[in-house]
Amino acid sequence: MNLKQLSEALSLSQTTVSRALNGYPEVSAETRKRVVEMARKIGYAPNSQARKLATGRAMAIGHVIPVSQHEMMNPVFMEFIAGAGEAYSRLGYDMVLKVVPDAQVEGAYRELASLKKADAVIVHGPRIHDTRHEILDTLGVPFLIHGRIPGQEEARSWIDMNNAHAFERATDLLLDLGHRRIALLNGLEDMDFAARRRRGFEKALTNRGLSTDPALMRQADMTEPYGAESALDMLDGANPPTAFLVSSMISALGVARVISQKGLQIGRDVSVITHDDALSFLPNGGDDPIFTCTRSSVRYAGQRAAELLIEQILPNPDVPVHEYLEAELIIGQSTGPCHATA
Amino acid sequence: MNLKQLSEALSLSQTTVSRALNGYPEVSAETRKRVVEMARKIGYAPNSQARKLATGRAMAIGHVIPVSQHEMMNPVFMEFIAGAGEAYSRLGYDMVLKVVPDAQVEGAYRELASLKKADAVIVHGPRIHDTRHEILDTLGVPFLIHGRIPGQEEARSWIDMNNAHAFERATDLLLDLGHRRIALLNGLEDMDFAARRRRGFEKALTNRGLSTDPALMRQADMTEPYGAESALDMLDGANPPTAFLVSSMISALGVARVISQKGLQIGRDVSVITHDDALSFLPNGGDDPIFTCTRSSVRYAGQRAAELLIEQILPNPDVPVHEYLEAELIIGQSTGPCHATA
DNA sequence: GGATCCTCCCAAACCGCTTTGAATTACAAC
DNA sequence: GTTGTAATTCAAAGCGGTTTGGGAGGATCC
Repeated sequence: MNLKQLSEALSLSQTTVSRALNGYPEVSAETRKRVVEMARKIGYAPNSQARKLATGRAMAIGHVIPVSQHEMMNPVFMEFIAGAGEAYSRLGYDMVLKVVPDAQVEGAYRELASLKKADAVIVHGPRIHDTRHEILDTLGVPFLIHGRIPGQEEARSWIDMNNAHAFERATDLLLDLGHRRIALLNGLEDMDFAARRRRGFEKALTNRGLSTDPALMRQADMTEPYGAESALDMLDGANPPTAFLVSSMISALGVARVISQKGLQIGRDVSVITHDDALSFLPNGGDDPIFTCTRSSVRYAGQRAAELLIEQILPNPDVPVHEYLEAELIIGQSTGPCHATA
Repeated sequence: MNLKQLSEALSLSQTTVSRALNGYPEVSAETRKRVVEMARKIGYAPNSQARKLATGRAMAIGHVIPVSQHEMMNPVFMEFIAGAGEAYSRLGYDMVLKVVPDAQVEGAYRELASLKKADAVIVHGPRIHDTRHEILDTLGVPFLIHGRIPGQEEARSWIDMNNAHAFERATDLLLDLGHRRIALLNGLEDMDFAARRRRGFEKALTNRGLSTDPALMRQADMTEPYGAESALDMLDGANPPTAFLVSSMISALGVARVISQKGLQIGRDVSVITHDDALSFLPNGGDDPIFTCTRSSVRYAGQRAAELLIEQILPNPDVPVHEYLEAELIIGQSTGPCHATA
């Protein structure tokens, strides 16, 4: 069922039918009504490939999700994508998604762009030595970064939360509670967000004249066992931490598991603050959340990213847009004053 | 840079250039070489919309991910998609993904199909009263179900794990260990997989002449707090369970958290078996996994689903294919003999 | 009455690729 | 020298829409 058949059924030209369906003004109300009704009756739906070819727009946004070396799929991506997907369906766009190993990420962006499979792309998980912005520039594809690429803060469009500030505040909170040995369980620090969180952590310490202890700082893919193993090592170590600052709820669950297993009570014997991306399957809410946390919804970030990309960047690709999301610092049950006999 | 320009630069017809690039035999080796080199030199990439229009194939598979009433994004979907995505890039297909509220799932499939945005689709999360197969049939779109739609086992293509058998075996294991009060924390039982798991659980009990206790059976979206709250309620109840059978690692973590908090030891005081989808951010591996589990990798399921859909179903949509994945029953640290003074 | 302006509709070009059907050339066979 | 065959190459016709540039008919204005 194509336009031609529909127009023949109506004894109208394809032009008129097309215009009627797409809301152009140079069609009488009566004709439009007739067209719309007939289209519905015989179940006409425009072929999207043909439309894309004719208009030159793909009406799709590309996402490339990297799978890390260790085959880890970060659930944060999924939640971001859920937010973006909601916005896409509202705005009439499609999402074309590629899930590829780290090493093929650039190639995937190149493909989406040069084959015109997407009008624009979202850059996920920027690294401190990222080069994707250059590739996308030469390809002429508008894009928005979820996070920031160092050195590209002004020139590029991005949406990001204030990682450094959030972790500085979290660290301050622990320091205010009297903690001095604070462990940082971070994500991989070649990722920009993790590097920023570390800087925030370090800044809070140095602001009070404290030094950082490399034995208490780790980075890895943020799995549950990563949290558990790190906590076990550190708590069994010579000079154990009294508090943990963790980059992900998932790893924080591992930390909590180990603390309980050792017969310690979280929030009393050991404090934990985690970053909470507000993942839907790990709600940490209510009046008195399980974990004290810095919270920023990635799902909302995804939604805003899609909106910004479609509404601001596509119509005007040369004006960079920036959006800051402040993380909330929310007090829960997992923090309390330090009781260590310093 | 399009075909026409490329062919002019080579003083060849578009036909020949197209054939040379697409590997057709009726082009001399020398000409092909010349074409390929020039294409690379001037950076020609075929416009995929045009190609799709001309060939009539979208070279894309559609996925529609439902977001449940409670706004929950099931991470299982993401992992499935990671597996499928790997296969798609290998096979030259794209994935077009829609994330929509439960109520709009049908419409999303309809759109993908009637607008020819995808050559085939994957049906996620079948329910016991699902109707998507009918819609897709009338639209004439090949599809593969991840799971099964009751009554459609023979006629449709699907890939599924043996949910009933896995949960029956898990229950048997607990019964063998002497447990008699076993709680089932299931997913929502209007989902086919959850209904099957429940049947497996009940079958194991009735096989030994035991009856089920409604107070020990719950169903919900499988979040961490769901596990925690259910465990807390039940353990504080009049006649607490000595073992838990949980449909998801995420909820199992919640169960484990509560058990530890109550000063009980998991595996000794209370046993837990969980289904383990082998989510990459929740590894439960090693010689002696944290959780005793029934394990079946959804990522592998995603990969196989994509392969089956592209290699078997697309060329021959009328021959249904079925693939069974058996779950392994893996003994970990979370199960042990029942010590309850019955 | 004629020029001007809308309103509404249409034929045809175009988007960039694939594919059909045919033409050209070269060479061997008869 | 004609014919048959294989190897190359090409012009043109789609694929199914959108968009350009008119054109017909009626109303408005001098």
